[in-house]
Amino acid sequence: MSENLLIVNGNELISDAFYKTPAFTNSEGVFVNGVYGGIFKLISILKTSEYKALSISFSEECGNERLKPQILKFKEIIEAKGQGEIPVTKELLESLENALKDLSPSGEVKGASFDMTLKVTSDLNEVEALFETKSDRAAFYFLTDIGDFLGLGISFDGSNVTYIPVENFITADYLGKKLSILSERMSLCSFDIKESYKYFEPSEFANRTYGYKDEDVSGNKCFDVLIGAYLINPLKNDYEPWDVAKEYLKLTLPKRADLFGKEPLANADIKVLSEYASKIAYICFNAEPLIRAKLAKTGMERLMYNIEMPLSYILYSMEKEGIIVKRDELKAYGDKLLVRIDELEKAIYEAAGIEFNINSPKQLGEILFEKLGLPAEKKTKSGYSTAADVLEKLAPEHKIVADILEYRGLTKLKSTYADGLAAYIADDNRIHTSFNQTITATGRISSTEPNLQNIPMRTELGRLIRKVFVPKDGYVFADADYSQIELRILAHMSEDKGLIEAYHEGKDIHRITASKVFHVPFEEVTSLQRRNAKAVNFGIVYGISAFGLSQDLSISAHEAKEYMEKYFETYPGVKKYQEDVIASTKAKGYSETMFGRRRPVPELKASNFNLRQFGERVAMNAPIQGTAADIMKIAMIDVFFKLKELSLKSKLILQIHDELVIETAPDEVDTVTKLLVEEMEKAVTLSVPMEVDCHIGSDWYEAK
DNA sequence: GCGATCAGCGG
DNA sequence: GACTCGCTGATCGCC
Repeated sequence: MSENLLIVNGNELISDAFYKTPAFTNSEGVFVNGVYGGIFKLISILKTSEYKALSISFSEECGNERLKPQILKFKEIIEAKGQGEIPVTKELLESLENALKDLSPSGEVKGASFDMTLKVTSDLNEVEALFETKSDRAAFYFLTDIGDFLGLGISFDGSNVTYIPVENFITADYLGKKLSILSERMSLCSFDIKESYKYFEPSEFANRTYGYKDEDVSGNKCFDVLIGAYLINPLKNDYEPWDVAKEYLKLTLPKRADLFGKEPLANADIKVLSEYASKIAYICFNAEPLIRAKLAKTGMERLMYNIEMPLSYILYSMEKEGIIVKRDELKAYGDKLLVRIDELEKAIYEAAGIEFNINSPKQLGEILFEKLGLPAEKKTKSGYSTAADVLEKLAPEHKIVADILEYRGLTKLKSTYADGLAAYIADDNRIHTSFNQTITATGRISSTEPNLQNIPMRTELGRLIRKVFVPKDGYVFADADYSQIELRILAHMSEDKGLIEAYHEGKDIHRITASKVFHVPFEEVTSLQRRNAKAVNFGIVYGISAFGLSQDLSISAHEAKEYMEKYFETYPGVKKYQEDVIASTKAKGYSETMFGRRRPVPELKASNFNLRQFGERVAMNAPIQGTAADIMKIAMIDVFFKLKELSLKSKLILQIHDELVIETAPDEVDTVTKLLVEEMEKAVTLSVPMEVDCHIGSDWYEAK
């Protein structure tokens, strides 16, 4: 018997594999190369030998902080199979192989392949018959190219895939309608499903008139593989179908760019197109159950089914509505800037005694610090820093500096906003941004092409750009924003008595904080004290360091540290909360929002000090930012479907993190204002009141 | 034509 | 390995 027993030192096995296997993380961002390599070796030994039983021992010692969690993970996996001598059975081998799959290496696993039969058809009878297929679910991929729908890949069983080109009477509308009808009797799955809503409206949204519901989970609903994969690993950027295939199915799919390059898809061979679309449908069908299971296991079902999926439909609707931008006024604004830019340009050349490219930090640095001999303070990788904070300190030294700063500000407005936005105004005089749901690590939405979430606000001249954003004729904007949502969430999550009380007093929170931190009566707080308190509040919310705060306030790191310490003396609950949250994040490997959204923080276990500090700030910050994002998403769902329930003409068109903009019909102003404030405030109940401010205006400048 | 670098906007 | 992040625009060196 003893000759048939394989005795393994678990620590050595994993340690050995750890150093031999290139480092990679699993889908949750946790390093698992050692576990992977170890199990791989174990399987190959067991398969090529006659051992009848297996015994693995572990010792407590392990000094390597990166290695230790991997040994523990391996121990966990092994102990789930049994204690002491574990019989080597077929089941054991299978479960080890499954464990290997779960670890999701970045490399490929042998043996996996497409098991797909592809059929291409344009025959109406065949297509009609196809949509009568009996199944409880289907996966599809609507192949698009610059807004044109080229064809549909669809599968009802995960092995037979049909590709239907959009041609003749089989139009995109027709196929979309077929999908809509199909969604009444089965769950449909796709990748980046928002892109198919132009033609396809899932029945659960077509008829929906209620907002967010806690208990609504799952059922026969649409499922987006991309969003699911993002929730499980929000750190990965640019999820392509290819990545999901590799991560969940160990399959290799050529990237879109590799297949088609930059050629328009319409020019591509039908065979290549059909294979590409069909493979994505195949991937979706087969990855869906794995992703659903993982979401269930990680407690993110509500997030997926009740928040993100309805949200993707809403984001589509907002993109489609768009926002009117007055072309001529934007042009006039740009021309006005140009006059002053030209003046400044001349003045700068004269002061420098030479014409050069002011927009080139390299040339500007040479002029300022070499030709004019100004004191160079900070350096960048490739030369002098000419950043605004550096120049501001130099302003008294030479009159050219102020002009450069003004020039910078104006050219920024001109190029990014005046000219930049103009390029996106469509034929309907509206800008249709893209809201991206699967980019940020914390759960926030992002906006691109153009980014409408960073329209100037802080300076008056910049802010004026908002005047060109207008509602349609006769309508107005209703603009509602949460007042200090992150700080309120911090108060709630930290349960800090002082902070909670401060919010119940309903007075200026930064002033209260300053009063407490600097031990002065509320009325006697100076504007500088208030500004400092506000900066600390801000820093806490955005997870910046004492160093970052010192940069922000232009004070020494020492002073900044003192402010932070005073802040923590004032709100000890916040300090305690942050310590607890770092500890639990370190233990779990991820941080969590109130709604269970996760953010892996592998940096917390790093040996590099800076990296670990970064991890700590992320761990403190992600639950706050992420919870704010969750709450806003819930509010959007509530608001959107409330508008629909009441059959209002007013439309939700923008989201800027803590702010919503509704293009509002004149006869609906009162209803919409009340609805916005109510739904946003009641999206969640915290131990502090939620406060929403709503303004009405005939343009975005006025409404804000 | 492309990617790296610097700069600056918002929440 | 730096100090928030995501986005965009201008420049510049590289192929």
